[in-house]
Amino acid sequence: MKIIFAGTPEFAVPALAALVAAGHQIVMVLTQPDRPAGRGMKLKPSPVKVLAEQHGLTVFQPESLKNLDVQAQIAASNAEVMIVAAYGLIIPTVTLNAPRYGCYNIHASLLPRWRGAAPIHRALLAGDAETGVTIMEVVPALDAGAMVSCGILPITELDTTQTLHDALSAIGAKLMVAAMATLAETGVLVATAQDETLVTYAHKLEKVEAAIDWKKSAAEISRQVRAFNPFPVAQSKLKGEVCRIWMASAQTGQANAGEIISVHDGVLVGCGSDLLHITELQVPGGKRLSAQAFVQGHNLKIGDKFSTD
RNA sequence: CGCGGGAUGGAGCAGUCUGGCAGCUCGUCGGGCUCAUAACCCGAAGGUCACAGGUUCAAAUCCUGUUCCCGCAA
Repeated sequence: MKIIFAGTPEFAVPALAALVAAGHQIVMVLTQPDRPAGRGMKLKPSPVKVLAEQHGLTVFQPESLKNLDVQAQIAASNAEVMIVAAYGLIIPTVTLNAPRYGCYNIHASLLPRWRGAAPIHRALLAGDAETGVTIMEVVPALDAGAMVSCGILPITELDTTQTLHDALSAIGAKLMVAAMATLAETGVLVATAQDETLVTYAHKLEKVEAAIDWKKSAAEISRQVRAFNPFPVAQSKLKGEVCRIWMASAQTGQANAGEIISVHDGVLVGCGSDLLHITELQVPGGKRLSAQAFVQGHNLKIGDKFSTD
């Protein structure tokens, strides 16, 4: 199949790699322009661009697809189908309709639940028992297209956005390759419409949501910590310093909200209900540390407190 | 040149401001104690203080340059 692949972040990388490995002809890779990023604000290529260049694929990085010249260039690639995975730019209807077989998207949730920008984070935060990946048709309305296939992934107490992201990304790649195989063979992909009554939206994470409110339950805080790992990372104040909390679980017990009651095996902190067992944390300038190493170096004692500020 | 913190036995840190014996909490190894333990006691090994140059009687500490790590911001 002659494919246009549109994707930007790490999530899209396995899909592109799998499509290349499956022998498809990737006639164009659309990805967002290099952005200033990281320390020093140096221009940085997207992960998809890096992979595309390794395979010698044609990379196209328009700021927007509204421009008619841009649309013409994409149409000129003469692709049979377009695949979108976390591209991040609005694709105009004319471009969606250009390829003969249309346009398909990999979305990291079990649609119609969690349409939108941060489906993995929101599923984890909400305490969903499972999440997944949906392959669907791309339509002008946000993540509203009919569904071709999906893969389910249970969410465990140890999962973080990182672990779910990696697993979902791999599942998505597999499903998309399978879908393309079916399309190449039969010329059609059967799709079922989404049930509009079950729709929920996963709005983008705000940095302010990273602050821990110790009056919440330990289970909630644990989900927050894991949902915000690896980005933007849940945080609280400890001895006047910002402290990022990378990994934590809920444990039964009771103590004053924010107060440390044990530093023996991990750090136990009181919450609105039950206790938060912190196993990995970090202060500015330092690396992520196991709770044990952190306690030794920072002289953390029973009675020290995290503050919500 | 976006702003800032850091590099010190295997781990995490103090010491740097004000130059003067290489320290702390752990871990490791050996011994002891205990029905037992994440316990306790005694002892030991383990360092080119990131790298290079400079100042000095003397540098982990002051000066200059380099490399690497991290937080903010995007």
